[in-house]
Amino acid sequence: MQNATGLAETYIERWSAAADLSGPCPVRDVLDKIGDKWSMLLVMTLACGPKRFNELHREVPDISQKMLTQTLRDLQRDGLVSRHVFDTKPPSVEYRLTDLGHSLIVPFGQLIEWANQSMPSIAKSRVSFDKVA
Amino acid sequence: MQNATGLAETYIERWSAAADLSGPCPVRDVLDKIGDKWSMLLVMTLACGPKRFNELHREVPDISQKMLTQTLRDLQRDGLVSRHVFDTKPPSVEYRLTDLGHSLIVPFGQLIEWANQSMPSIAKSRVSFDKVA
DNA sequence: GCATGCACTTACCTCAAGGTAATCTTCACC
DNA sequence: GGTGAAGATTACCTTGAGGTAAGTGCATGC
Repeated sequence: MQNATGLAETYIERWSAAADLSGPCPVRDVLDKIGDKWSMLLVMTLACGPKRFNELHREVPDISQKMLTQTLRDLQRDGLVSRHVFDTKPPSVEYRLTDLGHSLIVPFGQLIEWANQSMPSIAKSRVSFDKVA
Repeated sequence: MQNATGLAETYIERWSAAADLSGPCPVRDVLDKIGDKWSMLLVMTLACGPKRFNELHREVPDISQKMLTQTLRDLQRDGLVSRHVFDTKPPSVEYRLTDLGHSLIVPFGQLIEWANQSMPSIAKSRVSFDKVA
């Protein structure tokens, strides 16, 4: 395995190639997704198994119905989540991660890991930075 | 190494533990950072080596001066980037990734990799989704 | 016959991220 | 003395993500 600098160069190369200095960039595109307020929370919640609409709403209490509907539709549009309607009475709807959705969990997990590990350093850095300013 | 579902459960466990159902969550915190429009672009640009202010501006042409200053200050506050003023005439300022900043490159790189690999599937999914709707 | 749960949709409003453009200071060059 | 580059800061404005609240259609339970 390469060291961090080597990796960085590889990635920045691909980034540049992808960005191509203008035009739509797949990375920016994905960042927009994962950067929004709810997508990743829902993906992580669905990672444990399929869930119904109101089940999701109960497990993520601070999301509004509107945002739940909207985020699920976006995730479905991107093929990360699939929607299954069961013709029961009343009809119930189940959401589950697709294979593509599952495949996001590993790289995204790395980032969570990084976040958890780095939080103390970041917090410390902020305190000392704010003290000076 | 565990499979994706196993990993998912591990991560969602930690996510929940960290989020604690309310209060500031380190993951949300980090997502806010990497989710913004410029932070990660700058980190990846700096990954290749230290850069001066206007050098960065030239390499990332579509960022405004205001956002460049602001994003750099935020990155500095979080300890991902360090700022070095050289007392030349005119004084020049160099920005470079800290060790913490470098450590972000690996997990973030995984995500870029995922994005690049998944882009075709996502694009296809969007087309067929939009066709129906 | 009324309330309640499910799975949404719609209209309206707010707030903050980010863009634009002007301004500042110091130095060097011509 | 005027121009231009470096490294910003400031005021103003626009846009859109997301919140709030209400309504919808259907079915079961009391």
